[in-house]
Amino acid sequence: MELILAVKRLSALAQPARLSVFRFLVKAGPQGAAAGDIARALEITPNTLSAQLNVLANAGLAISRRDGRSIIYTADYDSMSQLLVYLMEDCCQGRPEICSPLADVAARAACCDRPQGALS
Amino acid sequence: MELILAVKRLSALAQPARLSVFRFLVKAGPQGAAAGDIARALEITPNTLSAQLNVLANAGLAISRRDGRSIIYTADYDSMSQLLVYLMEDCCQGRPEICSPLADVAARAACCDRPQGALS
DNA sequence: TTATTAATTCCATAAATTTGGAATTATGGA
DNA sequence: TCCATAATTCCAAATTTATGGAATTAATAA
Repeated sequence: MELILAVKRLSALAQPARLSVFRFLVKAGPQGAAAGDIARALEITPNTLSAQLNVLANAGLAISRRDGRSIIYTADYDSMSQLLVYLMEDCCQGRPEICSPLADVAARAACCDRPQGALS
Repeated sequence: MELILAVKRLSALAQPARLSVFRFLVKAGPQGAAAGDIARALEITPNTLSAQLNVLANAGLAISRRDGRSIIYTADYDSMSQLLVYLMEDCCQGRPEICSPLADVAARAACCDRPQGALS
């Protein structure tokens, strides 16, 4: 990942309404949520939300598809993990004592591969 | 972590110069780097850098200490991992197929606990 | 004390972002 | 076709952010 792309994604997330929207999408999972439902749930006017969704989509953090009159948005998990990897890069230098907090992050992310709550 | 604090930290990282500085500090490790050295390395004027470092420090992502005439900055690994955890929260829902890319992130972060390059 | 180096704060300009009202486009039902 | 709903785009005002020149504070050496 390039610096500029990382900045674009971080900028997209660095705004209260947009971070709320992104987390809403993350929680919504692969089936996503319609723009109107997001607007109602988070109490954002439709035109403002549209602008915000556009920023997220442009940064590659959200994906849209039409379903009838609605447009459904989903979070892009791939892009998010690219960004996380970029932020973590070169943090360890092979020295566990430097960034042990990040090992905890890893343990939490590992929820997908293990029974819930089992931190190794 | 609160939404507003997460936004503050994301905003601090969402700027090319500051993201460069943060990554520079991450790579510098616990001994950190003097403001002047950062300015020279990244070719940022001292007063502008000072403002940027202030934003990072205010967001809790950098810590400063004086050493003689110099002020040494270090990355705060704890704050960074808090932020990463916040971004990952509720992404898995116990369904591995949803966020398998995040499992890869976990594997990389796990470099601290394993021989380099050994992704399980 | 005086000079030098390191870093910061002050300040003003330039640039970018956020927001919502109004108008517009797209879909589906009567 | 005509109407209602869903979402978007356009636009302009208000706010926020970034930048660097100049002055200031802090530490050390002569």
